[in-house]
Amino acid sequence: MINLDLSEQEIIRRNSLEEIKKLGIDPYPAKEFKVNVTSSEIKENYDVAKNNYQKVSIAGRIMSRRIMGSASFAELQDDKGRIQIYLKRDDICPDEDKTLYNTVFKKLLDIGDIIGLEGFVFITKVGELSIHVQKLTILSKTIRPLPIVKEKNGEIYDGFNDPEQRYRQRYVDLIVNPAVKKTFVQRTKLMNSIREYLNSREYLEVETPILQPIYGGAAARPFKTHHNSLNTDLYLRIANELYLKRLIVGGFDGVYEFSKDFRNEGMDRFHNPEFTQMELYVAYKDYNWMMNTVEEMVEKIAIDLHGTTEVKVGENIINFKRPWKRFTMFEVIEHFTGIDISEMDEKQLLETAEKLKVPFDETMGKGKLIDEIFGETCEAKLIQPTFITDYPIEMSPLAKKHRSKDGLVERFEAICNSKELCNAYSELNDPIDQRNRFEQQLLLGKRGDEEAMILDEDFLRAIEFGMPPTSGLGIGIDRLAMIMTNSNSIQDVLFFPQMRPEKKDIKDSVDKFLELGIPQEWVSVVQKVGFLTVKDLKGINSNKLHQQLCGMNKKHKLGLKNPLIDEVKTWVE
RNA sequence: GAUUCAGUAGCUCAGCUGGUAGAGCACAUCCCUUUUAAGGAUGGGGUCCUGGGUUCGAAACCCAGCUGGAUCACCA
Repeated sequence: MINLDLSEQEIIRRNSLEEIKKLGIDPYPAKEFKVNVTSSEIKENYDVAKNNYQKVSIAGRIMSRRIMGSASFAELQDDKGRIQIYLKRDDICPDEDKTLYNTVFKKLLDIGDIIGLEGFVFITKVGELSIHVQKLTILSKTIRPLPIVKEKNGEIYDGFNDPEQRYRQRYVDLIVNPAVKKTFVQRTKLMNSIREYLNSREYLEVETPILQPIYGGAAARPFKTHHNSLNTDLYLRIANELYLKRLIVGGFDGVYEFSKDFRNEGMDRFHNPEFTQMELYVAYKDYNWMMNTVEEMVEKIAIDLHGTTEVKVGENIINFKRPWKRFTMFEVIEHFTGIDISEMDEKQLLETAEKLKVPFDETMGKGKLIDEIFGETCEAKLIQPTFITDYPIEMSPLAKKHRSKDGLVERFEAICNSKELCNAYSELNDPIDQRNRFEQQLLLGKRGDEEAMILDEDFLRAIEFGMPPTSGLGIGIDRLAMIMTNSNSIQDVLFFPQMRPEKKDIKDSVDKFLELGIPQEWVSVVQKVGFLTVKDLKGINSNKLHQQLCGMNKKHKLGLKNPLIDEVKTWVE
């Protein structure tokens, strides 16, 4: 029976699948298929003079076909790229029986099917590197048609571009858009580059809880969940800072973690509810040392990924070569506005904000005002990597007071392409001061600041045992990946960015329709014309339904016996 | 959350001032022994996102909703 939910092409492919089985071929074989080469290896190393690659075994997906009678060309795509294959009927079917070529390859296989090949590499008359196929094995039959993207001289035809489909069906995106795959390979290289750098300095990669009874380490709203057997609420971590510092207390001198963090906030091209940070804590260091480390590490990443410190991002070329520019927050504001705010009190800052047309409200304290002025007047202008140092204390409850400047903390951010790339401090290790700072946060929380930090007694207990002077860093991996891969949106550097769940139509089971007296063969037709549940049928116009059903029967040549109007009437009562 | 744009065949997209739904690729059938996004001929394929409204008549106009994009606000 025809399934009305499938497109014509899907039905044809399902039929082909059955035909393949009827020929005694398993379309989903269990046996290992031994691959001894990839498309890119052949492209790089094949040499006509050497006559190498004369016994290759390769597997991948059919991406295009050009059938020319008893010979055919097709493109095979494996993990590393595409290569042309050449099939000749009498080579893959040396005996009398030509079914494998005439029927299986020409009729029953489709674009998207996964096959294994054995053969030899040669160059066609037209000069295209190809594999002459001697043996063909079906490894997996596809029953959905793939979008066909064509490309010539770098120009894309019929591209698969719709962002919604690309993100929801990333597997399709990866198959048909090779640049997407490259971006994700680069992302992994980036993380490996960081690992290499940190491991070579013998810092320990660790794992800390994602489910936390008290969230902390950043200013953000969390996701809340519940543990049943403990009967307690838990939060998905917004940062792992407080746990890594506990490990420093415990005696590790350098620890880091690639940490998936979760923040229950808005989404846009720079924000996904879950994102990755790399946090690093090193004992006996300060934020000056950390600045040098960040420079060195990010410069290495650029070189590992691009072979140079220069990276093209949008319209700009960003150069990660050391040393980067350094400004204190007061200096950079003066640099871009000509106004020195370093000695101003709250009233003067309010006036300055007004003068610079920086939006503000009465609840903002001194620190928040300075931060706002910086954000409005400077951030957009900082394209090349730049360190901004020495932040107001109010904004940084986990950072150590500045060694010489009152009201400031030893903190820096690196700004690049107008966005924060990382955030680091000389960590606060004075337990009394830390308790006071938490208490100030509690006051903010009571005033309605949803992002204020909450007091973590266990963390305080830990540093009361003594934490060495430590420098800590948090670096946004997604943001860094966007820059390093020239991606315009965070969704382009996450395999599966968060999307609203796809809505599925709720259908009643066939049984429920049978209970109404609807014959089995008509149930899917009734659903196809729009009545997915038996409730939908209640009290509708039976004449109209009857006409719709008979119409479908005729249109789709279902070959069913039309029901009588009176029968239909009983279904809708 | 606000503003704005979009949703038509498996994919990419046309569709004028409201008058029977179109193209290319893909698919099917036939022909063809080396093609380079594209060999030739023929053919099938549609809940025009959903639901209301206006109208003799809606893919198009109006209203509401769904989904996505862009910009803005919060956040990294």
